[in-house]
Amino acid sequence: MSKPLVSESLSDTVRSKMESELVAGHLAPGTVLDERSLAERFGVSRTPVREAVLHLAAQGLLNVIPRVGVVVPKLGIRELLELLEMLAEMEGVCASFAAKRMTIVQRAEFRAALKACRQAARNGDSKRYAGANKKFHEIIYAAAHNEWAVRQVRALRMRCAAYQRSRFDLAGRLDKSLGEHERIVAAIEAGEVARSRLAMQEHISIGGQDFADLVRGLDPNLLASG
Amino acid sequence: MSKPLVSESLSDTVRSKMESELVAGHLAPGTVLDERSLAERFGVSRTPVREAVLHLAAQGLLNVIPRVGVVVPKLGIRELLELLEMLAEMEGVCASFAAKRMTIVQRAEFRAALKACRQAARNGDSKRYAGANKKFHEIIYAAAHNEWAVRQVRALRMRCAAYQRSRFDLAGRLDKSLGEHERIVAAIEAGEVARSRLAMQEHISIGGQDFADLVRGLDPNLLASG
DNA sequence: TTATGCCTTGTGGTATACCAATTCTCTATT
DNA sequence: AATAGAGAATTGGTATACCACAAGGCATAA
Repeated sequence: MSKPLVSESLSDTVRSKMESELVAGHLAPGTVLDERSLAERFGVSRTPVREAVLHLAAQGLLNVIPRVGVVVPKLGIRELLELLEMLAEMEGVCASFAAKRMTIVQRAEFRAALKACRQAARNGDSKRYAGANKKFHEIIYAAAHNEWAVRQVRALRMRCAAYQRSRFDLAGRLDKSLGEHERIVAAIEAGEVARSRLAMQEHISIGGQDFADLVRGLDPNLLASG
Repeated sequence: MSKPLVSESLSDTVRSKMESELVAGHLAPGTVLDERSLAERFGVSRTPVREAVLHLAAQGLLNVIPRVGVVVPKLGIRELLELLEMLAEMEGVCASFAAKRMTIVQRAEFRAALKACRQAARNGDSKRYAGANKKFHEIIYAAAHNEWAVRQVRALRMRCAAYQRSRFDLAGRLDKSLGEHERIVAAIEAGEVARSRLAMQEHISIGGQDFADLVRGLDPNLLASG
């Protein structure tokens, strides 16, 4: 949990920088890099870069192809659907765990986060809502009290970050999201495991028209051609 | 799926060898290794060994500690519980996916696998049952049609392999497991998503007396002291 | 004009050498 | 005998050099 007092290794530094660029949207899917350029860019040798790349590749965030380079993998629509389906399930699992194990103090934080969501939604402030939303979900992760579940859901979020930025910019999304948050809070506070899971699952999952909107809003170049 | 025609890299070779040793039970939790010895043992230089170790560390199967060595991490009881809980959830997710998407031919294979389980259980052949059991679950993974879910559940199984070998050696386990399999097949073939998930979850999860038995049967040295 | 084969170029894969930091041990002192 | 301290030994971290191999440009022949 706590950051090591000794300076983290260069590999870790490079890895987190690349992670940031990945989720921020620079290094878009389809980009091909090479280790030497990366090494030069980060001011280190190839070794730490390679280790960072290998680590990210192990998580599926990068794809290293011999004699070609390291590429940011593109997802086909089918793969994207699978990923989002998985994410919804995992978030549902976390919510169900939270329903079983949320502490008193976490419950207070939870209510506060919900209140922040309400205010942001009332003002139509999508940027502020995004922040409150993140806080909301972070509390659920903490309340899940299961390190592996949380780690996995974070990895999944990173994995599909490039494909679902700015979900809150569409009209009506804020109020819809808020309503779902209210349902989630009710279920978790009642300790109803199954209902918590379902509410979260529906909150995260993208079905029907929503998915069509998502795909339409995507840069076609982000999708795999094959 | 298909093996690459070009010979796989030394890193991959070393990695799969170490994975095998990990799940087979050599390299027990608590063991500390060092990269140089491993390199010598596998007849390669430190680099491929290091890359293999890093990859495994990214999956949580190893823990590399600066100036100490790479250690096979021990799990505390709490962590072990979290891991098994997570595994049960993930298997449940896969089962629910399978209930939605199992194909006709997979359904036939599924029934055949169940039949094999029945025969092995009737003969009390725990070794044979273990094989049939593996086949049974593999079919569900395939029927889930979700690459990420399957990959994750495999990783979890590897992660806790050292702590739950020979679950079928206890008296009555075979029949109990078979009964659960029957329920799972019924649920999946009926396409009942929620029931499939629940049946699988209960099949995998270890509760109450079962967990006590598991812990009692463990080598205390496998558990983290701290 | 088109197709084919060679060759240059650049990639990741591997080996090795060196470094800094921690651990362990042995000794000297109390 | 116990303890503290210094130094030796060993660890992972990093840099660098070299290698095999495939992609792609380019010349040449049909």
